[in-house]
Amino acid sequence: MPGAIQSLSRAAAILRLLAGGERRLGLSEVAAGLGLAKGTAHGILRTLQQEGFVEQDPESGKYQLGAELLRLGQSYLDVHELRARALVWADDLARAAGETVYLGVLHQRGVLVVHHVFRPDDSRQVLEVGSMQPLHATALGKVLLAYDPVARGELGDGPWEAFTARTVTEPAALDAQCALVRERGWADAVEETWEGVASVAALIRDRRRNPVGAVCASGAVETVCGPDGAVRPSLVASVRTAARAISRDLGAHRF
Amino acid sequence: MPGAIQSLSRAAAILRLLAGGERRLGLSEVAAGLGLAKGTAHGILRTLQQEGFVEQDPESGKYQLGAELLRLGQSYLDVHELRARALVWADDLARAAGETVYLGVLHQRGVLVVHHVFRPDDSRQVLEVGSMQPLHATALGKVLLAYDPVARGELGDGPWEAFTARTVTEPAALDAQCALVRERGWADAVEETWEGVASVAALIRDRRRNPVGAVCASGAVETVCGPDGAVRPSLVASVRTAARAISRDLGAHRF
DNA sequence: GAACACCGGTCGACGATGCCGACCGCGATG
DNA sequence: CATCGCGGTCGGCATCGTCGACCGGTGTTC
Repeated sequence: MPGAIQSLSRAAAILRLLAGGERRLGLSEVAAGLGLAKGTAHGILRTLQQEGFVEQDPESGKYQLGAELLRLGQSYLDVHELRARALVWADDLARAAGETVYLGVLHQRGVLVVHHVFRPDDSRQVLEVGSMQPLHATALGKVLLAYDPVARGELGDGPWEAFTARTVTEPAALDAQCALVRERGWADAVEETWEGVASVAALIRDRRRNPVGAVCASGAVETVCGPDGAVRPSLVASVRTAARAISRDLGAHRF
Repeated sequence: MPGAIQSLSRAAAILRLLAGGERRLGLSEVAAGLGLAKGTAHGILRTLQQEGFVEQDPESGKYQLGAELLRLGQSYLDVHELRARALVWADDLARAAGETVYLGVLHQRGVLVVHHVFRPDDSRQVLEVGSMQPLHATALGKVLLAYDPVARGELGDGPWEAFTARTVTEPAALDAQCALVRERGWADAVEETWEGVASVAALIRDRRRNPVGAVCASGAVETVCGPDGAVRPSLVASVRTAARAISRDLGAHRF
């Protein structure tokens, strides 16, 4: 594979830099952050600004991400076949399970949430479409890891960040869990990401039976798990059924 | 202003092209669509793919937008100051008015929705954050046009697309409406975009009193308008109060 | 208040770099 | 089985992006 276009890679790095830092960044900060000459960084920023990918605060002269990215991100969702097919099934699952439903795909070293159905009660909830979740500490992530050796390889050997006392941080434990996931056909994560929150996830395959994403039902431990502390079998069944339905919708007819 | 970086502008054009066409596009289609040599288009696409801005269907070899755009779009929302300040006010407005609330900013030749609060009932609704609305046929758009001569200039002389029988399509009529908006301090759009839907919008200013966006309450004609066919004054008051509150939050202290 | 440091932005020369069009292998198609 | 069109590659040429010095304004410090 021949090399990449230098200016484009640099522009992408600038966008990621702006996305990472919480606040706006000045020209010099951007240039220093990527080891570029100021003139070079300025040329790229100027072009990104013209295209709407970056905006400049006229007062301070600092840069931040631009609106065009939001528009293109929405277009990404519009074209996304998995998401389109899964919309109705995710809705059904949320209603049947009475829990929040996420649809996630592998992206870089995490899970990107491409769809989110609120738990069907009136509690205040924020939409998490477009946000990333860790691979090692969520049900979505463990499902995707279990069926994607490449992603597992890229994740390295840890130890990974512990979000709660129950987060899996060691490679041996994670690989054991992944083996279990493959054996059972579903993954759970009980208080591994947030205290009090438990999730169940199952894999979605496309027409060539390749893994393309995962569905997940998530909610309070008290409702997701039974009195024995294990995930309620009926919830597992609902999630697996939804995953199968979406896979079939994508063309994976044979099981 | 010196010229833009060629490869970057071309990459942006490719992304817009992919966002516009509903389906995936092949390399040759992309090259032809922008008048580029195939090799050139391929180099840009390859780089965009490495950076995650574009994905390639391994089966057909066709290209579509990539997941990184969704992630960056979300980051745009995270940093967006107007949106952050407006979140709580928009929520209050939706509850008080009992209608859907939109928050929009000017982008290119339309209104980009940066926040959306569902009407507080249990009806099925789809999130429209990231979508675009026409300037000439929505309350949000007319508010932004009324206070931004540049945007009005860029819109040209019409006639614009008619979405319903009541859509304003002629420049004279639109300019008259804009004058009215400036005089009253708010805009309405009754069945100008969709049959049966009416909206009220008011302007949001930043600390230098420059227009930066608009809030809008939108719902069925029967609930938004009174028996005389005009928008209910109490709803207008709620929207204007919300707009003032957000503006004040942004630092526009003096009125 | 003057010297200073630092900012965003510009400029022009140099040469690395991205552009182009011919070419390749493959799969679909008749 | 020949043909067409596809995505992808390659190498030479000159264009285009890069770099570091430089400018004017602003806020800071002593």
